[in-house]
Amino acid sequence: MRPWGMAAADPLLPAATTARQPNRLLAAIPPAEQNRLALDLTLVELAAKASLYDIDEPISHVYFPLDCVISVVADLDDETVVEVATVGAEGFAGLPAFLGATSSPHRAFCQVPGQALRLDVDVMHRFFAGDGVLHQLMLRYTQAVTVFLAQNVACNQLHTSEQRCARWLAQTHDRVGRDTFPLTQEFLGQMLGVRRATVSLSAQVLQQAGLIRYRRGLITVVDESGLHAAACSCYDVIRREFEKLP
Amino acid sequence: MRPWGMAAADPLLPAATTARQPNRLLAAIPPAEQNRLALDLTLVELAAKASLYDIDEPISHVYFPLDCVISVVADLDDETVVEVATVGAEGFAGLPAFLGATSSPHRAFCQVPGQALRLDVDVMHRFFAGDGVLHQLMLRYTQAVTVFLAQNVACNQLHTSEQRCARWLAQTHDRVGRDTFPLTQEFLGQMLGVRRATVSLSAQVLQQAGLIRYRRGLITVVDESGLHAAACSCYDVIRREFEKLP
DNA sequence: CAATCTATGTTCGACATCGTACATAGCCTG
DNA sequence: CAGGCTATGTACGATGTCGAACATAGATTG
Repeated sequence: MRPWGMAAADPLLPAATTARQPNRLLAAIPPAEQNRLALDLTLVELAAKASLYDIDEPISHVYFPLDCVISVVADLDDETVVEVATVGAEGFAGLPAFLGATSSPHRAFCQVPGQALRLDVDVMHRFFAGDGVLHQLMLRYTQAVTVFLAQNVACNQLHTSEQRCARWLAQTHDRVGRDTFPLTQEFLGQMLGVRRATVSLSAQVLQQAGLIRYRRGLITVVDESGLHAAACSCYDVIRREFEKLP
Repeated sequence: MRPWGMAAADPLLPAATTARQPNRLLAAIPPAEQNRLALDLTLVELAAKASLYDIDEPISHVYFPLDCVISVVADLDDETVVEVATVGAEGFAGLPAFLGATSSPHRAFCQVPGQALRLDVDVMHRFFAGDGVLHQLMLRYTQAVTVFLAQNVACNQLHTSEQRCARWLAQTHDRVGRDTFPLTQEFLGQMLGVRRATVSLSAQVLQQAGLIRYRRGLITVVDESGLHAAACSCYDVIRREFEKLP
């Protein structure tokens, strides 16, 4: 229903009570497992641009976003950037560490500031020795991420910057759960791997179609379903995959 | 050293002895675990274009390639195709099933014909209940695949068709372990998500530079390191990631 | 050997995006 | 409220790729 939307607060997870929404992975595990894990989770406040892990640097923690959004990006040789994935309350950041790697050629940072629950990587691996429900959920989530990645591969090759722009806005809109959120065209250009001028043109088309409104770093989604229609089918493919998650 | 290259034959895995090389995941697990698994593995011959699983159809088996190469592709609305990943003897096909999904919005088929060891998905999950070494290896491999996917996302957005063409040829060259292999420009165009005419131009540049030779569906890599130089840095990023695997 | 596929070469205008540059205008701060 | 910073609008030619079409030539088959 609401793959990246808000969910009801879960009183069973003490550390999560101060955020506007729980992490959906953590909310889905049995109370006993929640309690066992709660002591090892640290509630952290992530500021915009805060780094979670850097290219080829050790990954020390995984993060379960509560109300923040994380971007995973590739820095190419010529210092251009492309976003390869995003993470919200539906999942966790630190896939490489979960999957047994110690580092990755990509980096993750906070895109939309907010709270997250942090878990030490070594603690996580000890925790999984018992092989509980969370482990299964994280595997299942990993699958959704691979679909997300694969769809991005196809999308970047075949769809116009305007379609991809609309999709990015629609997905972020789903994630933040508000119609208005801060976003500069410069930043969006970096995420999409296109020039700011290209974003400017796409954004104007979307605005003139009455789908969005914006002014100086603040964007508002006016017509959600219109935005979905303006986006490529990748929006639906990805959404469906995430809706399959428990 | 040889992330996608040949490896010495492994006599411990009976079912694999008829192929020119073993599957590297299976070769890396302890003999006891190998023996326990061997009974459930079926040696299959995969013809070119053979389907391993279809879009949104149940995935019944995972495949451990011996000397074949598998393509995972996305079919977009307008019946265009893009390859999102490839799988060789270094890994396995059927990631969605391994990660707990029953189907996926992408499909997998045999690109280079050859042998593979097939494992029933239910049997696999029962086998993993004991949580052995193979499970860990497959997780670790999953990580490499996510890096592969992520790099493809960036690459498709930022690099020229000529660079991507060179990278695809270099990677396939590594995989098949021979300098000459069958490949039409039409097929390569589909994998890269570009027109055949575009491949034709790229291929000519590479040929005139003395890096490759080809004639009617048969391509030969002449200058391997030259081809690496003509490819984008994505080649190295991905190679390094796969070299980290056990 | 002739007929027929099928893979490759090549061309045309069209179009999206690039790289670069400069202009405008909203917002913050002194 | 004046100055400056930063986000956005817009313009230019250059370039890569597209879509479509037609030509050529290697391979296969009767």
